[in-house]
Amino acid sequence: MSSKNRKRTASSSSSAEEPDSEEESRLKDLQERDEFANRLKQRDEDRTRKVVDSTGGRKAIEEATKRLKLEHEDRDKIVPHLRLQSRRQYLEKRKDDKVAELEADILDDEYLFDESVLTKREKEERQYKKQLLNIAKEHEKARELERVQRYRMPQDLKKGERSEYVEVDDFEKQPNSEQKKWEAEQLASARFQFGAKDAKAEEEYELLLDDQIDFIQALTLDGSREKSTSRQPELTEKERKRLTLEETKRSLPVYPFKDDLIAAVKEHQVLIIEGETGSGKTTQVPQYLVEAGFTKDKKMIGCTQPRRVAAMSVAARVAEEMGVKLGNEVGYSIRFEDCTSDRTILKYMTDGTLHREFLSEPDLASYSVMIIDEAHERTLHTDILFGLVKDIARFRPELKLLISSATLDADKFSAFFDDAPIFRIPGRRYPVDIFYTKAPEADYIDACCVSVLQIHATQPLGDILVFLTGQDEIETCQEVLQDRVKRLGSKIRELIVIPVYANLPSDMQAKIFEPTPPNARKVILATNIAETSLTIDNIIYVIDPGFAKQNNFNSRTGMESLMVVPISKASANQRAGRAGRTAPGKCFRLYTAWAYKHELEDNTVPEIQRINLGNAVLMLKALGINDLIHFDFLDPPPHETLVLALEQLYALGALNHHGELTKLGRRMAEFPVDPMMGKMLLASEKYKCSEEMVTIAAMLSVNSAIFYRPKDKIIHADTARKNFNHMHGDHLSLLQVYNQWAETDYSTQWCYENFIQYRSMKRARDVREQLVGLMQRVEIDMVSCLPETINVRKAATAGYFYHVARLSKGGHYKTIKHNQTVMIHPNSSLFEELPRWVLYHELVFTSKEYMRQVIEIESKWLLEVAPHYYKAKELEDSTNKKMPKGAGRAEMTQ
DNA sequence: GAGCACTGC
Repeated sequence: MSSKNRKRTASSSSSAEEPDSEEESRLKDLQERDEFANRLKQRDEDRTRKVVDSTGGRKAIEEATKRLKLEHEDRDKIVPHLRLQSRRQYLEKRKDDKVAELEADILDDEYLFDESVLTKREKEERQYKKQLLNIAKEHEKARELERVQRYRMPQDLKKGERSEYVEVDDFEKQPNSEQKKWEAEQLASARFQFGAKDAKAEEEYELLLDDQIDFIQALTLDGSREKSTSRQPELTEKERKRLTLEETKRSLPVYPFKDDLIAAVKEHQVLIIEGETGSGKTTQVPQYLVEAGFTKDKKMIGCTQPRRVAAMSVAARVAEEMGVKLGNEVGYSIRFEDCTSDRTILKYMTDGTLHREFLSEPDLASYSVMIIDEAHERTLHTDILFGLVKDIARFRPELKLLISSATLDADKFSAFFDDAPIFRIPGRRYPVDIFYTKAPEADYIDACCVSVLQIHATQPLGDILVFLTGQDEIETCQEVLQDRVKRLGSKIRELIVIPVYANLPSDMQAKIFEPTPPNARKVILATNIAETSLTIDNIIYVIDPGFAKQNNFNSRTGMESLMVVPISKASANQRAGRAGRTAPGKCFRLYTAWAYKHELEDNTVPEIQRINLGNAVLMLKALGINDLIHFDFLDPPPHETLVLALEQLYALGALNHHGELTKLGRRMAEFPVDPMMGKMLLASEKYKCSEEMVTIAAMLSVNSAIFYRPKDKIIHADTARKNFNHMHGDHLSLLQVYNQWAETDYSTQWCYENFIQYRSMKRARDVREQLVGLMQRVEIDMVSCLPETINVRKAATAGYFYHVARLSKGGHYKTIKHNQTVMIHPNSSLFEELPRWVLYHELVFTSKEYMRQVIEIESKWLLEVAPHYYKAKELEDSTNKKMPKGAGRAEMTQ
């Protein structure tokens, strides 16, 4: 480290002729930075949507009333027309989808099964499908040739004219229509079903399984409802709808505390609210505060949520309860979507959005109350918000803060906020009996399957939720269960197995919400997604092996690793709680009570201590917080992580040698990306390739979830992937993927054909759009340099010069700065190329130290883009083998 | 020659 510092000091003094001029340029940069910030602020103010503006807003009001009137008058005329059009579009789209599906189905079928192994019926079916596809294609061709509109709505026909088109629905009304059969088939292939529907439940199979697991009940997670009275299930959806909204509000556990709560908020500046899920605090508390007059003087009440879906759905619910239109008085704001207006007084948002808002409004002046909900989840953003918000509260005594959390952490939050009072609200939950194994289980996947069957055979009906660590485990577990149930045959009741994990297509995810058929049982195999993000009703049994995958960042090596680790007690209890949402439940833990007590940590290590803080540090710097080492964190991140982040920002030129933010840094802070990527985007201005860099940045941020690789079609998927490989590296391959997709007008079909995940691409498109907006914001024009791509790689180097490795003997790479041995990831297009110098996007440790997303660079570029960081001597080559002509020492003479 | 838990801006 000392040598690095020396180098830097040397370079910075050599780049400036005199110390005086260095000081001058620093001051000039600071001035430019502030001017830039002011321009941004001005632009923001101009752009804000003004629905009602007291000063010059008459035009806006007129406009709005006109629009409202128009809307009202024309609605009757427009709506039927719109309905018709949307129906037509839907039919068209569905036809395309179905043909694509059919085609894929035939391909799969032929790939998987040889003609010779098929039965007669299967052969006929294949033939039938092919014929169907041919007809569909012919039809399409004919249509294009003739340019005839085949779909005509009946009323368009003149009298006497015969309709050549029959509504598809007419066929579908018939029982067992082709369409229905087909859909049923599709559905069945996506869901495994075992067991017999009509198996008798009363029959007794005491010792059905030879390898039963012994569980012992250790304790009960207390519910707030009486066991005896809670036997009846909660109100059904229908019954609840019958209650008026007001009655529902009154029935919530938080209601009796309304007046006390308002009084407490009035009396104290900071209040910790401790309440279980289901207490109604998220929806009700903000409404109480509105009623109590906290939104007078045009101030807002803000409420943060850790997840987008939560922010949206809660806002919608509250808007309904208050009888206003979503987006007016009650609104929400999340990335890619701002549904608020000047009239908004109650604003739900994600914690990251509020974090961003700090940049344009560091004192939260437009809020009178800020509620940080689900604080116990300790996301990176909430953790940083704590520090910021605590600071603001000191110089804005009229700002009220509510921190809402689950039970365990309330005391800790209270201590952090200078012993703020805790307000407790009872929850609404049923008791859950907890069972532990007598002895540790060696193979927990097997143990899971056994437990599922054990429950299925011996326990009353009710769905089972199993927590596993990843897609792989879920798939094997699914197979094992399938196998074992098949062997048991019709002796047991029907068992429906449904997998859930984040990367699963959303229509498959939706299956967990389908009601379980009578006399059957649903088993949901889920990752941690079911711990907080997805709430599934009717779960009675939870099986918890006690593991989860966790990402860890090692700041010394700059490497991330994703590892299976034991969960914390807090997490274990959260999982158990999932069994008691609609009725009393049972939780089976596949570890011993002793292990729970002695081997599990109390709480999961908060995110802020586990991840790279580059962007967070830049943002805090942009907020004018200079002394980060002493920033008031609830749990401070490791010292080395902060130092690494600061060092990197300095090397990138975002901080000057006083540790102050430069103009470059201020512009980088505008981007919601890692500082290196921010620098890359800004460098694209110089290299005239902003279009390409924005695309690459967007593709890199959807993080390796682009290529889809189904187990049964690995070869097809890999060939498809190789077609995109670019000789100079993965960034350019990603660029090709995106551009080709864009050329097909963002087609789903194209994604399917090329084994690319449509969802990821759509996300990349969203991110790209946002980045383009931000580029304009920081005053960079969008230009393209294609087909030339050297500048693309140079711009990437300008941001990622920290991430460079050089080939050494034996075909492995050494990073320049840490001299660490690393490898190119086997998925990379350069895996077999082994160029002399490579730049990587990230380092991950899985089975080895891998560089993911790699491009080839030339060492002289490093001197061009980061002369302050690299010295020519460092970049000299010592190896001479496998060196192409013109590379190596020769290029260093420049 | 390997493998991607989950969020969020």
